[in-house]
Amino acid sequence: MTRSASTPSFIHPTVGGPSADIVVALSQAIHEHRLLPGTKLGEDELSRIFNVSRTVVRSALQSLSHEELVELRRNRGAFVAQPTIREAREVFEARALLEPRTARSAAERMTPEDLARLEAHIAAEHDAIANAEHGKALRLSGQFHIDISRIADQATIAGFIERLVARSSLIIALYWQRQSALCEKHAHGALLEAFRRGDGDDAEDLMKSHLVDIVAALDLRELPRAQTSLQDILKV
Amino acid sequence: MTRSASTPSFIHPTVGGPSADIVVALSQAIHEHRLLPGTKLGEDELSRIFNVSRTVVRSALQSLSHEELVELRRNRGAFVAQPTIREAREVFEARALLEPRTARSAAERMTPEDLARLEAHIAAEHDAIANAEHGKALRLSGQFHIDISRIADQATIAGFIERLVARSSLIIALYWQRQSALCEKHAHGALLEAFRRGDGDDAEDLMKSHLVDIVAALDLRELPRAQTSLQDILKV
DNA sequence: CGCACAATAGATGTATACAATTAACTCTCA
DNA sequence: TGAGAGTTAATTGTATACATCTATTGTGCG
Repeated sequence: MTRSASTPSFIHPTVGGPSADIVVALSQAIHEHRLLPGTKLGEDELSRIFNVSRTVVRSALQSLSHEELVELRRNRGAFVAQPTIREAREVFEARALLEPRTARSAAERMTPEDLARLEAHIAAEHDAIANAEHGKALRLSGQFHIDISRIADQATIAGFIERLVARSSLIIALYWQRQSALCEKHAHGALLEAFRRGDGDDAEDLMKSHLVDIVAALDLRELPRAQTSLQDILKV
Repeated sequence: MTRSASTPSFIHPTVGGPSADIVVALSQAIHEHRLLPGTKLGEDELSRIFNVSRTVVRSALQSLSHEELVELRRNRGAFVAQPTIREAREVFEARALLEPRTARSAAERMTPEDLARLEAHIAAEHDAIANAEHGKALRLSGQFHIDISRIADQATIAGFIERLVARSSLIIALYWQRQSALCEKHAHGALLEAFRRGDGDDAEDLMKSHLVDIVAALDLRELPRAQTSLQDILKV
C-alpha cells in the first residue's frame, strides 16, 4: 500500500487495515471543517456508512482520540474534539517553540525536489482559494507546515507538529474571527522564498511571525460564546 | 477515580475502564525494564493474566502503541517497541529543544508545594537506588522530568515530554553502556537547587547539560549489535 | 402546575464465536 | 542430508450477541 503524502503519520504502515480508511476519511473531514467540533460520531452510524462492524469503527475512533481530533467520553460516545481557549493558547505556544527552529532546519536541508514539491503545494493552495474551496484550502495550509517539518528530517518533532496542526484546525473552527479574513495569503509564499535562498535565519523569523499572525486572527478572549443559553437566545 | 501522580496523562479520565489497568501495568513494567524491548505481548496470555477478554487487551495495546511503547505488526501481534539508533537521536534532540525551556518556566512558576513534591520525589529516587531497585529508580528518574514539565503548566508540551521520556526508557534499555554506570546522581539535585532559588537561567542550563550527559552515556554508534548473525557467532 | 422518580429506548462496553493469516512442522524428493 | 511444498496448529482480525449505562420521556405525587 502506497501512502499518499497526506496520510497521517500516526497510521503505521503495518497496522490499520480497514480502520485506516475511516481514520483518513474522518481526519480529512475534520481538517476541512466539514465535521465541526462537538459533532457526535455514533458508532452504529459510522459502521453503516463504511460497511464494517463497530469493532473496526471503535478502533478508528480510538486512534483519532489519541491524536486528540476526537474526544471519547466513557459510556457517552465519540465527539469531534473542542479545544478550550486555554488549550488553544498552549497549542500555539508549543508551535512557536517547535516550528521556527524546524523551518530553519528545513531551509538548510532543502533539496531541489523538496522545493518543487512545496511550490506545487502552494499552487494547489491558491487553486483551492480561487475555487472558493475553503475547506480544502485550510487543509492544504496545515499540510504545508507538516511538509516543512518532514523536510527538516526529524520524524519525532514532525510527529508533534502534525498533532499541533491537527489541533489548530479545530481551534480555527472554534475561534477564528471573521473580520481578519484577509488572513495570511503571502506568508507561505514568503517562506518559500526563504527556502529557495536556503536562508535559515529568514525562514525561522518568517515562521515565527507567521504563527504570531495566526494567533492574532483568533478570538481567544475568555467567555466568548456558548455561555449564552438557549433561553438567552430565544426569549423576547 | 483518583488518578495517582504517576498515571500516564494519555489515559483520559473518562476513558479506560479495565483497559486502563492493563495500560498502567504494562507501562510501569516497561519503564522499570521488567519488560524488555522486543518482548512479545500475546493477546490471549494478557487476557488470562488480567481476567478480561481480548477485546479489552487489544484496546490497551492500541493505546500503548500510540504512545510508541508498543509496536503493533499487522497479523503478527504486539511487541515492546525497539527504537532504532536514529530514533534515539531524534528523541534526545526533541528533548533538548523542549525541556530546557520548560525547566526555566517551571523554575519561574514553582510554588512551595511543588518544591516539596520534587524533594520527596528525589528522596524516593535515592531510596530506590539505596535498595538496589534499579527498575524503580529508573522509572522515578523519568517521572522527575515529567513532574517538572507539569509544573511548567503547559499541558500540551508536558504531554510531548511524557512521550519522549517513555521512549527514552526503551532507548536506555537498548543502548545504555555499562561503563558509564556512575551516571548522573547529582543532576537532579542540582536542578532542585536551581528551582529552590527560582533561578530560571540556571535551571535551563542545568537541564540542557543533564540531557547532554544522558546522551553521552549511550552507545549510539551504528551497527552496534545484532548485526552479527547467529552463523557468524557460532561457526568455527 | 412543577418537581422527582421510574420506565424505556438507544447507545456504548465487553465477551465470545468465527474467519483469515501467519509460522512452524512434517513429509517428500532430489 | 538439505531444500521446498503442503499441512497443521496457533495467533490475530472481524463480526455479532449480550450486558451495562445514559438520557429521554412519561408518570405520579405533592
